[in-house]
Amino acid sequence: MDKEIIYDIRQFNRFYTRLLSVFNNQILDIDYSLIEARILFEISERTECIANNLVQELNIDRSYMSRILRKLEREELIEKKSTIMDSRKNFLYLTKKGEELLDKINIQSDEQIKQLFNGLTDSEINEIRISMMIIKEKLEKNKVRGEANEHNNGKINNT
Amino acid sequence: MDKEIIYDIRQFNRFYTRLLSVFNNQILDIDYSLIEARILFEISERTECIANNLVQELNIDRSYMSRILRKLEREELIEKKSTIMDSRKNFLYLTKKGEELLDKINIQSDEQIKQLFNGLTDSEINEIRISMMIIKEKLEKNKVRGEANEHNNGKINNT
DNA sequence: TCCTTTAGTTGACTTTGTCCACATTATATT
DNA sequence: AATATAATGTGGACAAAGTCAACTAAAGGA
Repeated sequence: MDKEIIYDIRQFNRFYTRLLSVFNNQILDIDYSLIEARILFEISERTECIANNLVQELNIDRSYMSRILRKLEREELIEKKSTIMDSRKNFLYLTKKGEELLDKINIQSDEQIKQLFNGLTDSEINEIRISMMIIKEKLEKNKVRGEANEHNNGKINNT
Repeated sequence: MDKEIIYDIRQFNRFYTRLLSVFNNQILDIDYSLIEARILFEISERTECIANNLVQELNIDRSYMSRILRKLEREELIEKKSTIMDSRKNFLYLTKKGEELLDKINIQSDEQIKQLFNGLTDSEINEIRISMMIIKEKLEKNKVRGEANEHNNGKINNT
């Protein structure tokens, strides 16, 4: 693989790391961290979501997740409901309050995107969008292939 | 701006956040954190680099930066040299040891990229690269325009 | 049955990051 | 020049984020 291509990709990664860090620090508007917001989001997107799903999706430690979920439960943003089939697992649900918070976060996040793109023409915006979809599709396809080949049991270190 | 476009962009952001987090956690191979690696990188890229440049580029707290730089100095990865014109500032340089470490980090980072793209065809890789460059160019151009218009003194919260 | 795996929790700890007050020097204002 | 204001960096005290290892308990096999 060409040195120059690697250079460009790493440059993009630095650029996007910075952009995301600015975005993420803004979530502080509300009294919850990015990771908490993300957990609420994932719970709302999934059916029969369990803690371990989140551990894998978000790539964070089990014990840490356990604590965050406990906090969210204490603050009545989520509820744990024990399952019948497997009593180790708890299904996670947003409470009314949790949903309301997530709505608020979503509105803010949409607003961030609008600000970021503010000033660009529709066709520029669409170019960016298409570019993002290309990156995501290609890399995801590749990841899936990689996992199928290498048979790495749950280790995510070689994405 | 269209709901659907915003959706796609946020989806990309989640996807890329995850990817970068996996990448960044791998830097732990070496005994230095991502931010330290990034600081070494920035110092090597710049001429007459001062702490405050890094504070702004990396968007982190002044006091935190001060401590990191002190640590890097203690470990003899960087040197501070006082400037003549402005005795508040210190120019930062990598030591031999710092350069060697950065070389090692660079090799590892290149390797990460190669792994990530491993299995894709040359034309796919190039599509991704072009996509990245489009995103970066458009968003950077926009940011510069925004700053010129809004005259926000150093606040980075509206990237 | 016994062994292994999976899910989650807890304690103890480290690392990372933030806030505020401060010292020093430079720059702008009058 | 004198004074105010801004920029650069440091240190203390603290809070938040994240890690590691040991553990319980249930599930899923051989």
